[in-house]
Amino acid sequence: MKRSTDPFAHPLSRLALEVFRLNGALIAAGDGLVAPLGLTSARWQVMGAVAQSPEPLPTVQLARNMGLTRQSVQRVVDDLAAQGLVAFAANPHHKRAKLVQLTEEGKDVFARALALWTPLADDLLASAGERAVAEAIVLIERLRARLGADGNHPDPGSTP
Amino acid sequence: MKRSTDPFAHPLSRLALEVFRLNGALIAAGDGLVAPLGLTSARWQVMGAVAQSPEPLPTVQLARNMGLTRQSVQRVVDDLAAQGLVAFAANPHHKRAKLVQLTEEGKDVFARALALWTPLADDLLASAGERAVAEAIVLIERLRARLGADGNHPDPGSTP
DNA sequence: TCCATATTGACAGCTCACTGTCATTTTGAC
DNA sequence: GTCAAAATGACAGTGAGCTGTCAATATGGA
Repeated sequence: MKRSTDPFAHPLSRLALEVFRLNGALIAAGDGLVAPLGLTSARWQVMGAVAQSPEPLPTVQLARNMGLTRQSVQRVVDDLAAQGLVAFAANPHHKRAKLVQLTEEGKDVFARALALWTPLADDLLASAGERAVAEAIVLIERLRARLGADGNHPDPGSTP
Repeated sequence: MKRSTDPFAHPLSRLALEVFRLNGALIAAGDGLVAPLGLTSARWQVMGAVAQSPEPLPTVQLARNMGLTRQSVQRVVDDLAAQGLVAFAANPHHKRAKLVQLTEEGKDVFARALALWTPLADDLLASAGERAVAEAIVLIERLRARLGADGNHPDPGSTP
């Protein structure tokens, strides 16, 4: 077994590969979990961002909170609106940037998704250990800060 | 600020969000790193899987090693072949399952990608600390094992 | 030997990220 | 008050993952 150059010996390479895999596994598990509710991981996450805010937010604000681009979030929000899980409210401060909020059905579906997720999250937490999870969160935050500076690039100069 | 139900208080929820973000940041950083070589993160990763093996492997085997589906890997392999970075060799044991291997140009490009990655990986490793990285790798492996059982589902019964 | 099963590649179609571009609206400098 | 700049939504296109399906090839038991 010759391995004169093994680029995957570097701890950061191995960590990156594991992060890719865990990312995929989390999305797959989430999809399976909320599929019976007519949701996907991405839609569930956006609903979470909406639910978490004490007041309705425009899409751009949701995207910033999630570390994604406004276009990605907008598409998912539109899907959720088509499903009747979120609705748009007029924004007194901005005519175009409507505010996104959960409908009654949306609140109900989100609550049911949470009820599905909590036992699994508890199980994973117990399996991994609270302290290890807390340390991993700190580590990941540090790596991401070092990697991406801020994490996402809000529209740089458009229409120059 | 009312937050009667804050589903993101759960450590596993926060960890999952951080993993999603780090995944995105790693892919973005990788894309930026190898773009000058005409590569993307995904193509680079597939090249890594090919390079890592001491002997040429069929696409299905690469996919298994990477924890992805054969279809995803096949598409990227075809792209790499069109770029002239990998080539197919006849498989003595299977007429259709050709073996993927790096071309001379592929080896050269991969070596240059490694040269770009190593300093960044070293910097990240120093920033985060070797021990923390090693512990995070163990944690992630454990979570993924608990989540996905094996990690990927090779074609379940087709043609029933 | 022969046929059912598993494996593999190929193709189509989906979701979810991304970038880039444009029109509209808001904001702020003058 | 006016006009440039920034912010926002809308739309088009791309990359990368997924599932599902079909045909071709290996494999193994009867």
